Amino acid sequence: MDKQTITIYDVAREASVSMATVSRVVNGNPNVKPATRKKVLEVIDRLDYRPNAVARGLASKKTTTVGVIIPDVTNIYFSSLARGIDDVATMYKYNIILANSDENGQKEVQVLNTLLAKQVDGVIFMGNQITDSIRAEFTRSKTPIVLAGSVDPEAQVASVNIDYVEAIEEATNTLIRHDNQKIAFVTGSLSEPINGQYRLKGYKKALAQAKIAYDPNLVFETEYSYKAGEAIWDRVKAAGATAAVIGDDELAIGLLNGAGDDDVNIPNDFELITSNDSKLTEISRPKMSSITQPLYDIGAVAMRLLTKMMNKEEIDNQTILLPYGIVERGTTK
Amino acid sequence: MDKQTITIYDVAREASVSMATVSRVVNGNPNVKPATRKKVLEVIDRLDYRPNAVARGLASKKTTTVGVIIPDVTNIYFSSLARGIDDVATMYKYNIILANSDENGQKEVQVLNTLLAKQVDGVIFMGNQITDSIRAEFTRSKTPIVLAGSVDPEAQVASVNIDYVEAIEEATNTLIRHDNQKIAFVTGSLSEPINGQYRLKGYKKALAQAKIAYDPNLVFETEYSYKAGEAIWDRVKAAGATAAVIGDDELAIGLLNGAGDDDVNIPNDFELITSNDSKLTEISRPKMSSITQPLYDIGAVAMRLLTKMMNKEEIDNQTILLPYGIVERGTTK
DNA sequence: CTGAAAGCGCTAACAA
DNA sequence: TTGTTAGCGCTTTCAG
Repeated sequence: MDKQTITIYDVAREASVSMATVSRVVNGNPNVKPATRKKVLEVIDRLDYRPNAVARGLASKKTTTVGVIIPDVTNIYFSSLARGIDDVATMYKYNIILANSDENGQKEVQVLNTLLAKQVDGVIFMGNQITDSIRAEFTRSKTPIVLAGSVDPEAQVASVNIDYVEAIEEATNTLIRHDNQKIAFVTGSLSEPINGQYRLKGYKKALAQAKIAYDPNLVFETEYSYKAGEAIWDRVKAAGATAAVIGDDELAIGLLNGAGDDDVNIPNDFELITSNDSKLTEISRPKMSSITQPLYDIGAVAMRLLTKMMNKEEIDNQTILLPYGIVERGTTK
Repeated sequence: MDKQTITIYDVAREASVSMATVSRVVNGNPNVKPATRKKVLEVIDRLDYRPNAVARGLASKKTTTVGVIIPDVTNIYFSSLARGIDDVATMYKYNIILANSDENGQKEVQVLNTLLAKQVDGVIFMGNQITDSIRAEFTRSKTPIVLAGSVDPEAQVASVNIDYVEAIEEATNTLIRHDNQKIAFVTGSLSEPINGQYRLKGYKKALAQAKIAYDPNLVFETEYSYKAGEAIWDRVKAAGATAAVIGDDELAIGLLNGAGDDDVNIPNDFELITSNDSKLTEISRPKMSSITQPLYDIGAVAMRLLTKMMNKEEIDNQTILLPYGIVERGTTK
């Protein structure tokens, strides 16, 4: 009934060697005489033997799999990171256990624990909020963890990001240079550090430098979704803003279309600049001006960093900032 | 040095019971006296014991993880399916090992093999082409496999889909009803059964029924990408088409914008209808008319079916077709 | 260069 | 209701 698995033991018998030797050739241990290796390989091939990774994991205490916690695969920002993660994971022979968390603190803790129970060798965490409970799990666990595209204000855990303060500052500056005085800042919850601490700071810095008074009424907190963007247009308009810096591409395109459907001329009457430069920015009409950031690379570098940590290599810098830029496309003058 | 793991053995000792008993309470086996259970639970809590899933997997020959092979997480069609898969997987206490295949036959085989080596309890495969080599692996393996949003013309392996023939036929009919005579059919490679066999058949059926001659020059094969859509507009226009049925949303929006940027009035001068009803269809301006299909549910149902197979339950129908529809939004008259 | 043997942490008969 | 005892398939000393 059971799929009669053929084991290392079968191979050993057939090849008239010990299982230790078979193990050695399977693992590329050089201490095997070429002739022996050849013989074993031949039997492995003939028997179609496939090593059982679970047994291997138990014996070696390494599973060559890493856990990836993602708010939502369906969000292009995160899936772009995930792609980078998976590609370098594959490159280093790791597999990925992917788990959606919905940015839900409780689910994050739960998911992290099942990943640790599965003995993943490392974890990549994406999420805008490092809650106390998830932080507690992080510190308790000895498993290496890296944040990708997610900041930890305490800088306790390793992370790969861009400089959100500077990036938003520069984006805001662009809008100021275009003679906008009332610039809306629309993004997710300010209780998320990336918004409330980093982006907001950049926004304020730019205003201050231009001697524009900061007006809380121009700050909008909402969800990262297309619908939310469409919905919030009326309020942004009512606030008298002539431009907006937005923290998420779907949100930004929602706002763009909200304005467009309201017969506002973009960019002449209203300018927008978004944050993530995902492929959506090229899809909208007009195309979205944006902060550019290497999404794929953020994921890739995070995974690379994690491989080093799993390898117990010395890490010179736990917090990696990748370069960003600004592209002006159709939503800015 | 090693994170001194605390094992079932430690718990047994501390609670003065046998490891078998601990195992029982951990696994919710009812044959444990309440008092004993309580005592064990207390120790588990005090010692912060976490069962090792790898050891459990080796002993029980079940890993409670399933492999998911996806062409590209970054593609909204597939990530929508993946979301459905992950949600019901979580519901049934399974984890997902996610692997990108790039629709590359060789990589698919490779990835499938490493998933099987990791002893996944089942596999969900997404991909438009069941190559002979991947089919060979499918048949060789005793592990249950379900296709999600991907057809197997041989109907050998279980799958969850919509009826692509009928759906495209109906989409084409819609365009015919709007008085279009020259309707382009633009999609991915015709060597993929979903295109060359199913969708093309639906397209031809609709034409035949309307007594419109089939013209191969109106059939366009390209990549599933935004860029490809933009690029192919000139050829579609040159062919004299007044409308198009498109097999992928990104591709469709590329075509839409290609036409729009060429000052073609949509939908008055050119109509489009796409296939997947992903959230992109609401983002474009005008919004895309589309075949509707329950992407999330396709993934969810596929995973549900897989749980039944892993459970060795009797399956009445290996091939599940979910309902589809047609929504006319802004790209059709 | 190769083999013997002791686990890795847990499940699952089988007894008691 | 509980304990004993074999393994699951492989890695890894330790000898030789």
